[in-house]
Amino acid sequence: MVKRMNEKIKIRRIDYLPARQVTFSKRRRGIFKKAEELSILCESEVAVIIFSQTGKLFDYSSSSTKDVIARYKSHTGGEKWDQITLHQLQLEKENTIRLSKELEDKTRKLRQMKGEDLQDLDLDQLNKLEKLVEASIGRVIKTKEKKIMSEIMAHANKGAELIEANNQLKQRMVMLSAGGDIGPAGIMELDNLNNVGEEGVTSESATNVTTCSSSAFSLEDDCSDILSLKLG
Amino acid sequence: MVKRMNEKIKIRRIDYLPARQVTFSKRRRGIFKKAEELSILCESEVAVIIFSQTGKLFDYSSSSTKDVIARYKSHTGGEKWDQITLHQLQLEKENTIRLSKELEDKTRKLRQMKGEDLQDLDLDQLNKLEKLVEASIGRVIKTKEKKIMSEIMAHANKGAELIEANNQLKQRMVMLSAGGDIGPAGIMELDNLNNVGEEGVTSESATNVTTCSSSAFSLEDDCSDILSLKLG
DNA sequence: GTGGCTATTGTTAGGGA
DNA sequence: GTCCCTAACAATAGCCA
Repeated sequence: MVKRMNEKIKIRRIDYLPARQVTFSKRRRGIFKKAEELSILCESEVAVIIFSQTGKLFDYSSSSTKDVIARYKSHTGGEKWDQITLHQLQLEKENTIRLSKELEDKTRKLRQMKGEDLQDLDLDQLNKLEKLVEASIGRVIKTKEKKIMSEIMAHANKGAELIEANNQLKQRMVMLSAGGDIGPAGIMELDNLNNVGEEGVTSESATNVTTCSSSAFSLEDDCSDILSLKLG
Repeated sequence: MVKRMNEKIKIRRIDYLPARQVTFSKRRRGIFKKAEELSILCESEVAVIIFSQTGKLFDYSSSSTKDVIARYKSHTGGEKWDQITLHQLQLEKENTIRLSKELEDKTRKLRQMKGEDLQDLDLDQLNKLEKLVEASIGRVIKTKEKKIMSEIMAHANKGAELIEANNQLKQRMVMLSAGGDIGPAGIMELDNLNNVGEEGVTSESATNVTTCSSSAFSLEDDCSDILSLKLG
């Protein structure tokens, strides 16, 4: 039998690893026992949570550690953390429901504007809708015409500028050719270029306006199906 | 000085309240001391949470009780509780964003269908839109005409039934008057009622069809403003 | 890591202030 | 609730298996 040194231990880190591990194990159980005794003797709720140096978890609770933690949170205002999150979640869900309803409403109205799902409308609603759509097409056509005009004007202006620029170039060419090596053939080519530019601008615009059968109305992905519907 | 009875105490509830309170106080501090010693001796993280019988909270921690609890949660999978809620919140927020975008898109398309906000569309899009609206108005008018026809038919049928019923009533009246107290005046009233009913049904429908200036297009709360827009 | 041993130290019941 | 006191008891350091 080995006696202890006649010296009480100091409460400081135990450097010798094996001794520290043993002490950890013994004292840990000691605390758990004390905790249990306290909870029984005094009818109290006790939880002890211990992490060893290596990160291992040991816990004791007279009831359930989680319950004690929950009670702890409610006593320290920690309840708020969860409740705030839950409340945010609740708000977010209500928001989602609201948005879904609005979206559904907008979707239905859009379909009706496109002439779909009309069977549930009464005569009054159909007349209102008809007026809406008529007013709409008037504005669409007006807008389109304005756009066409502005594009024509833009192209015409650009064409005029080009003609003016080319005329100036031709003049220079003539001046240079008078004392240089460029003959009449070169001037003819410039003339042709000029004419092509002038007519091309306006005729392209006009073609776009009258035919317009090319690209899809890209903003209306879910409207394009209408084009294939039978109107009968 | 009073000696203790030569009997070790049993670990059971202390019935005498003052003694229980004192024991609670002493042992509580004893546990906290042990906990601190353990944390120092073995470089471990310790938390002790105690609720007295009266619900009062006492806690010790080598660092911070909340930190230890957080660490406890992460070790017991309790992390999931918060993370699930947070994840749900995250999903809900993403959902909200998605719905908001869809709603914005639908709102914009609806406005364009109504002939508003067209300035940003190019010629191609305007032409597509024009075709959509034209197709729409065709369907709206067709639907309206069908509705009118069916209403007329319904009213006409009902009118015919009424006429038939009234004729039968008139016959009975005539038969009764032959041996009773109803004179020619009564028969005339029945005739008038008959005519009013017959014409009233069809004329009301026709009026509705041509004028239709009464109630609002209730499905289009945010479309009604269009009616007051100037088209020039 | 656990458990036993034992000398020593620490805790605490019971009492009083 | 606290602190002190003291005797009794519990916990545990150091060591081994």
